[in-house]
Amino acid sequence: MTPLAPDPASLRGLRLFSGLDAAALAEIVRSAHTRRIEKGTTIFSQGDRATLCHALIDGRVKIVQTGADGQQLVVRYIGAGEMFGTAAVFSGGIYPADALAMVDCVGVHWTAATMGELMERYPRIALNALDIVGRRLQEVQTRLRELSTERVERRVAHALLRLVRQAGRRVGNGVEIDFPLSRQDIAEMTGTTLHTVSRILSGWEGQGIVEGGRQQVTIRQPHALVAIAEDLPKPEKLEVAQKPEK
Amino acid sequence: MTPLAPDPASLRGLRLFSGLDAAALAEIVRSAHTRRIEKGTTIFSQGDRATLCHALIDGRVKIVQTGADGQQLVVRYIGAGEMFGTAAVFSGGIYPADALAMVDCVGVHWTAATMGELMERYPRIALNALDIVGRRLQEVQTRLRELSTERVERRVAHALLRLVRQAGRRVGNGVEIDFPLSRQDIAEMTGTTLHTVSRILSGWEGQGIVEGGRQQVTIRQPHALVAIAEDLPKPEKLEVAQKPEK
DNA sequence: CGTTCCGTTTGCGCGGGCGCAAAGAGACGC
DNA sequence: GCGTCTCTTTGCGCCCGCGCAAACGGAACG
Repeated sequence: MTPLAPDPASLRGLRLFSGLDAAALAEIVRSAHTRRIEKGTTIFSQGDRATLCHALIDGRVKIVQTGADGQQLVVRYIGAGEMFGTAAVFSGGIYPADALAMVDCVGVHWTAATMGELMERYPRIALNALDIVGRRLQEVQTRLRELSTERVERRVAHALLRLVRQAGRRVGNGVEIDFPLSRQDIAEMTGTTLHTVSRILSGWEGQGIVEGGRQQVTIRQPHALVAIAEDLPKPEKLEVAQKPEK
Repeated sequence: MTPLAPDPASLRGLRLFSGLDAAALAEIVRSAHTRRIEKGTTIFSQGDRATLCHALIDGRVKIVQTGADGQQLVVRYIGAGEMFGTAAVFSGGIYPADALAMVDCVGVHWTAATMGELMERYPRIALNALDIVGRRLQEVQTRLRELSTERVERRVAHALLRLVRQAGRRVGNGVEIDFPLSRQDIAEMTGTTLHTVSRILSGWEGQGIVEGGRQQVTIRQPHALVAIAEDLPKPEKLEVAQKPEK
């Protein structure tokens, strides 16, 4: 295995380069820099000049925004095949958040200048980037609406479902999030405190919906979580007589 | 005046087309469709197929996202010279929100196919679009953090300051928001209720910071609002003796 | 000029979830 | 094996801000 040599196959998988011909891909591969990134590394920091476009070949990266008085927001988790820090390069030139390697990663990057040239030469890349950034915008807007209008419990359910979708791994008794995820992290994704998250997960664990661990969550009944997220009228598991609905 | 004929001058002002030569601009103008939009008109609806890229020449448009059970979020207000609905065209093809004309407007639009061709031909347009969408992404992420970590009062202050920046008009006794803006609208921008917004504004009015009216807000002391937004230790106006700081 | 309607203000009571505090429980190093 | 450190759980009390309800007031319309 040659993790430090740019691998055309893994780059071909990036949405940013979909629809390009072999010649273009070859050029892209030539101009890419690949490197291992150790767990815990800060890949870039909020406020830095955005000089590099990053993509993740393997691992998991957390994007965190910090406010003036230290409050933190988990903007998103990046998985294999996703770009990060690229939007900043082309709008403002300052990274708006920190990027942290949650596990050992393999990353690849291009300089801003190189990527700019590539986009000028292959407009398709710019269009792909627009697609990707546009989707993230929609996703963040949806989170904004959830945060505005939903209670904490529903927001946590939504957040977990989103994580399952993008980082879920089937295991014997359900689906687990495949990277270390603390209660604090979940709190920073949903705009609440780790205490409240802990209470909610404990509650769900009592109902057999999830199973918690240290920096670990396994979802045993995804459908029950969906019901909570969508605020459906509880499936009523093995309960005593129905309580009169108010 | 010829409001219904595409006006090269006003299109030249659009950030989307900055950096293009005269020939390109001419082509862009030729392919544009201009129209008047009456106050109250729904320009597009959430869920519609995104077939048009819009820009606003004059007026004010509200972008509103609606949740499953009717909860609404004001995503942003569009002013003259801004694009809207364009990100959706290139990512997913479905408008993620409604666009409403708050006042009589003059708008211009291109079909998705036309804009796609323009971007292929003039990559600069795609890069400009990436810039614009990236900045909006950053702005929305910042709002997300504010909503996660700040109290209602600070959020309302931030929202008003943002409005002043993009739609403020100097008047005798301060700066006013130059389009009809209800308490409900402010509530939907900040994730609270119109009641709470009304209470907060009443409080500020008592301190002479703002002046309210029907669908109207005037900021008399922007600096005081900044102090609230940044959570600074109150300038202490004409008060009795200092209360002991806790 | 009166009526209607819509946006706004204000009071009151409650409750979700935060703040604080302390204990429990794995993981890790020596 | 033991101590330490970090993450997690849980209890308790309080307060911000919501829900509900009612009244107010200006604008628009006939």
